Amino acid sequence: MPESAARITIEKAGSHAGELVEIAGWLYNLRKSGKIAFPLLRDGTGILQCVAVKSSLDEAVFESLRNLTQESSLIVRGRIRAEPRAPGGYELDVEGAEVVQRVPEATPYPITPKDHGTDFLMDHRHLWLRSKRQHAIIRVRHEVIRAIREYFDTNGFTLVDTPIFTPAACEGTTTLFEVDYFNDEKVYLTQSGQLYNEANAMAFGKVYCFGPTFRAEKSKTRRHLTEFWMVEPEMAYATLDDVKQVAEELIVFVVGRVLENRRVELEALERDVSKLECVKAPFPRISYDEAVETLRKKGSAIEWGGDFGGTDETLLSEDYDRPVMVDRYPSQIKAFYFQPDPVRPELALGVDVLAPEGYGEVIGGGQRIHDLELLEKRLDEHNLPREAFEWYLDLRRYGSVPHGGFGMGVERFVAWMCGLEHIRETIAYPRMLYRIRP
RNA sequence: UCCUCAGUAGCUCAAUGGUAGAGCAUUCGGCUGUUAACCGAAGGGUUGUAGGUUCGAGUCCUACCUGAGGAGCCA
Repeated sequence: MPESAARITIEKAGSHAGELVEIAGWLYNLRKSGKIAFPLLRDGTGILQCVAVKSSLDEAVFESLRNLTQESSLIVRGRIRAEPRAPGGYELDVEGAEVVQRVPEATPYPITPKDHGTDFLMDHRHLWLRSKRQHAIIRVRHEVIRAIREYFDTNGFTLVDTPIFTPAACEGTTTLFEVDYFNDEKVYLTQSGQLYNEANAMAFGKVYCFGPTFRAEKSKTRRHLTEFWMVEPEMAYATLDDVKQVAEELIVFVVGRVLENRRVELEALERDVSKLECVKAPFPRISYDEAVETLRKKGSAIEWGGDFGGTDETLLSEDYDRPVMVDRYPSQIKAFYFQPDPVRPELALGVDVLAPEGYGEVIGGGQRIHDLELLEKRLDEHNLPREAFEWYLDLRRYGSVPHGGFGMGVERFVAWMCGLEHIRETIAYPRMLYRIRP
């Protein structure tokens, strides 16, 4: 190219109106007439309509653009101009173009602008990510993760990541992925960083871990992945009420950030943002007892002592315009480490936060047992091997204090933000019961 | 693991038990303002696999494979 032009991104095109610029990207789509062509250029930050006019372009350049194939990579040089007829309000008058790689006609880009089925799209997930909708979802995910980190980083939490290979289970062993370690030893992919988090909280006060977790559940629903990302805060000297407070603040903060910074993406997803604008403190707080009563009035078959099904969660949350917090579940349906309620010891000081619009449980947590004898008793009741938990019991021997925390599933949160039907679109390469490729 | 539904061209879908078709994509031709552009033409098929019923099966029956939706379990 003879004259140098500043390389810009499409996201910033509006602020370069009238300037000669260069954009490097891929051909999203092409509309053409005989002597004028409209290549839609995609660069990862947005999509820009370019205008190539035969009479004002080098013949070879015009022909190369006019016959370009979908998703070919190219660098375009030209002038940005405000144009009401163009999608996005701006377009680029092409003065020069260099095709970096031309997609051959014999092997055209498989994802056309028309409809495709789920199976086909999932098989082409590596290419599907280039589509507008998937692009918007992943950018919302990034915003959610960034906001989560910022919330904890600015509120006195220290990031202490927990191991992914673990020797024992937090909960049952049926939902663990087993891995061959050295010397014929079996280890498991983590289900939760919680036990380690508790140790870290005794060292740092307030901590969080953030990483992938794995569940070998044979769940085949729109809310499940076998590999998903979870953020887990844990706080020393904290009670159930403190846990609820942090959960509420976190959700309000993250939703606020998404609304503030990802309007364009939410619009592309046709998300009803008024639903998200309702998410303000305080969240309604109800007890498990009240929840069961409400559900039975609504016709659910749930009995006291049972856990909620997916439809129960939807029934519970439909009365509220913001997340609802349900606490004090029967201990029998909760993990061994939950602190019992001092007034009614058959209840666990645990809380679940149910997102509105049927998005279900996005947070689960509570206060942990800090008494050594009680914890030992619970390990026995759950038939868990004492020796594997010796280090965990140490936390109750050396300066034990009331403490608690929770886990928040990133993908369910993103699905809620984006208003998605299925969780599989919230992560670049979803891992599900029957799908581990690409 | 269980229940329900679906598998036909590269993709999305049609086709009373009786000659397998359309749109998109691809190729060729046309068009100077297109908005998933449009108009004309061409190529493209072992109807998921294996059996069975029938004069005749994409269509009916059985088994299996693959996928989707739901249940249980969970974030």
